[in-house]
Amino acid sequence: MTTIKDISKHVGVSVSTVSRALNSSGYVSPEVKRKVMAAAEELGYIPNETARTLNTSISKVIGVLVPDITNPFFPKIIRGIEDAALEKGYRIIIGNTDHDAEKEKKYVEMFHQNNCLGIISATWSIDGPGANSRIPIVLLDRVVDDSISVQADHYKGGMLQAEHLIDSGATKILLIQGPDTYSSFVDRYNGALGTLKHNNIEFSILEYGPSADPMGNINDGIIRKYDGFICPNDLLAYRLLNFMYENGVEVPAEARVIGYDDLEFSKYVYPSLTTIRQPAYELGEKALKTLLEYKDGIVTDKRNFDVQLIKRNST
Amino acid sequence: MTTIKDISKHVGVSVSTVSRALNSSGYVSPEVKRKVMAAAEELGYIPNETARTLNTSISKVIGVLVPDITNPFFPKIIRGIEDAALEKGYRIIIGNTDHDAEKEKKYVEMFHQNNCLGIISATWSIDGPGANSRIPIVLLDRVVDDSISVQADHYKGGMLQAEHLIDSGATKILLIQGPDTYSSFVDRYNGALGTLKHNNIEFSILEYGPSADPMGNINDGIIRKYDGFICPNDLLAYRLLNFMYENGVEVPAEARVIGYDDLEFSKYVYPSLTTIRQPAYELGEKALKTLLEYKDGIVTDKRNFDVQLIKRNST
DNA sequence: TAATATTATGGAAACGTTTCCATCAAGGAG
DNA sequence: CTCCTTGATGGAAACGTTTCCATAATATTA
Repeated sequence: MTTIKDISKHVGVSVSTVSRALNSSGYVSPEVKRKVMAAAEELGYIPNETARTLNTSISKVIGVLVPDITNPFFPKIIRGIEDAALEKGYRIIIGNTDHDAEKEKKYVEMFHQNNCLGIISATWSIDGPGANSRIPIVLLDRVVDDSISVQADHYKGGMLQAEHLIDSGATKILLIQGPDTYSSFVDRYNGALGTLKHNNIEFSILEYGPSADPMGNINDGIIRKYDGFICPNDLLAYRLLNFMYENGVEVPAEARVIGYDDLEFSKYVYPSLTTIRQPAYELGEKALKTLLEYKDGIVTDKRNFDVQLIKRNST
Repeated sequence: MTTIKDISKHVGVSVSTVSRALNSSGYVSPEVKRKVMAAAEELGYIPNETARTLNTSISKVIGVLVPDITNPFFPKIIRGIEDAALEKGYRIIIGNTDHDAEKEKKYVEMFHQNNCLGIISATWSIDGPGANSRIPIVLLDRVVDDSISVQADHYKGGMLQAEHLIDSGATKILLIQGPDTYSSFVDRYNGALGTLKHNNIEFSILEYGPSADPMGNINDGIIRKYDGFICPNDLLAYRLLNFMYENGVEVPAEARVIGYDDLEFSKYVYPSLTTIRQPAYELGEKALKTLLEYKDGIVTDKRNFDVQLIKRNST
C-alpha cells in the first residue's frame, strides 16, 4: 500500500507538500506538483479515505434508509441517489429498516460511527432516533414537521386516483388505506377521500389494520360489493388483481382498479395496471442534491415533484 | 462527541485500560471494567469506527457489486447479504456496475480506499480489476477460474426449462440466449441446449446480440414460428408475454413460455409465468458467510444451491 | 526464601491523512 | 535600502483508536 509518505520520499519533499500538491490546496510550485503527480501515478497511489475521514471527521459516505429494498419502488430511488452521488464522489450505505424502529436506530448509530456526511431517509419514526442525529438528514417522500424533505405531490396523486375511477364509470368505490405513519400515504389517502366526498360518490374505507396487510381483509364478498378500488400502491394492486382473476371478477368490466407508483411491472400484470406515476429516480437524485446543499447551509425551496396518471387496462 | 479519552478522564484510568475494558481484550480488573462501562453508558459513548479502521486497517464494511439493483432479482440477494451482515455487525456498500467495466473498476478502487474487509460481486469482468484486488472476493452466481464463488445449479435449471417445455407439448422451441459473459447464463443455456439435442426436438437459437436486448429481434413472424420459448430470465419473459398478448398469440395454447429466476411478480403477470426458482435470498446469505470464513482462511466446499421448477399458467 | 508466573495498569507509538505554524527566499512598494 | 507581501516548503500536531512494551504488585511454585 503506497502512502503519501512513500511519495514524499520518492520525490524528496515533505508529506505536507505532497498533500498540498495532491489536493491542489495551498502553495506548491508547478515543478513539484508535476513530480508528485508523476510519482503518485507511478507508485499506484490510492488515497486512504479512512485516514482522511479521521482527520476531517467528515466522510464521503451517505447513509440511505429505506423500508425494504425488495419493493421495486425503492431500488429506483436508490439508483437516483447513487448515480448522483457517484458523480460527485460520494458513496452510499443502504439500510433496510422493515419499518422497525430498533433497526432504524441501529443504522443511524452506525452512520454516526462511520462519520457519514448525511442521511437520506425514506423511513423515519415520527419521534424516532433521528431526533438526536448530529448529521444532516433529508427525508424522502416523507414529511415531518420542519425537517428538510423531498417528495411528490401525493395529495394530487390521490385526487387523480379518485377522479379517474369516477370518470371511468365506477359507482361504488373501496378506498384502501396505506400505513398512516407515512405522510406520503396519508396525503394520497386524503386526496382521494376529499375527491370522493366532493363528488358525492358512494364509497367505503378499508382501514390499515395492525396486521399491516390489507389483503388480509379482502375476500370474495367484499370484492363483489364494489366496482372501483383505490390502492395505496402498485404492489397491493397486483395482489388484488390476482385475487380478482382467481375469483372470476372481470376487470375492468365489473371492477376497476387503480394503483400508485407505476412500477415497471405494472405494464405486464393482467390486466395492465392504471396507476399514478411518481418520478422515483428523480426523487432520489433531488434528495442527494438537496442533502449536499443542505450540509453547506443552502436550503432550496423547490423540492416537490408532480405526479401523473398512467392509463392502462385495469380501468 | 465523547471519546475514549473522555471516559478515561471520567473514570481516572488510562486510555489503554479503557480500550481493553471496552473490547474485553487483555487484563482489566472487574472493578475498573464496571466503572468504564458505566461511564461509557453515562456519557453516551459511540465508538468511532473510522479511527478503529485506520488503526487496524480492516473495516467492517463489505462492498457489494451488482449489475443493476433495479432488476428485482438483486434486491433479494442483497437482503440476504445485508441481513446476515447486520447480524454480525457488518455493513454493506452497494455498487451498480451496469455491466460497465469502468464503473466496476471505480467501485473496486473505492472499496479499497475505504479499507473494505471484502467484496461480494455478482458482476465481474473476466480479466477485470478484480485481478489486482488486495481484499478477498466472493463471486455470486458467477464462476471464474479458481475464485471462490456461490451459485445455483444453473445447468440443471436449463435442463428443467427444456424438459418441462417438451413435457408440456412444445414441438418447435426457440432458445433465447442470455449474455455469454456470465457463467450463470452460459450454464443454463448449455443445460437447455443439451436437453433439446438429447430429445431430438426441433429448435432454434436466438443469439445474444451486441444490442444486449433479445427483444430487439423478436417480431410477429418469429413468434408464430415456434410453440415453445425458453427465456434466460423472468424479466425478458414478461416482455415476451406482453408482446404475445398484444399480438394476439394465445399462451399457453399456441405458445408456451418459461422464464428463469421466479421473481415475485411472476405470479402476477399474464398468464402467470412458469419459471425456475433459484434461492436468491439464501444465495446472498451464503455469500456473506463464505466471505467471512474465507477472510479467515477457511474455505467451505458446499456452495451450490439447487433450483426448482415452478409450474404456472404460461405452459 | 527466592524465583517465576499472573494480573493490572499506564505510556507511547502507530495507522495515513490534513492543516496550522514557522521559516525563508524573492519581488515590489515606499 | 528597508519593509512588507507573496510563494514555497517543512515540521509537527491532531483526528480516535489499538497494541506493544514496560513497570509494578500480587500470587504461585520450587
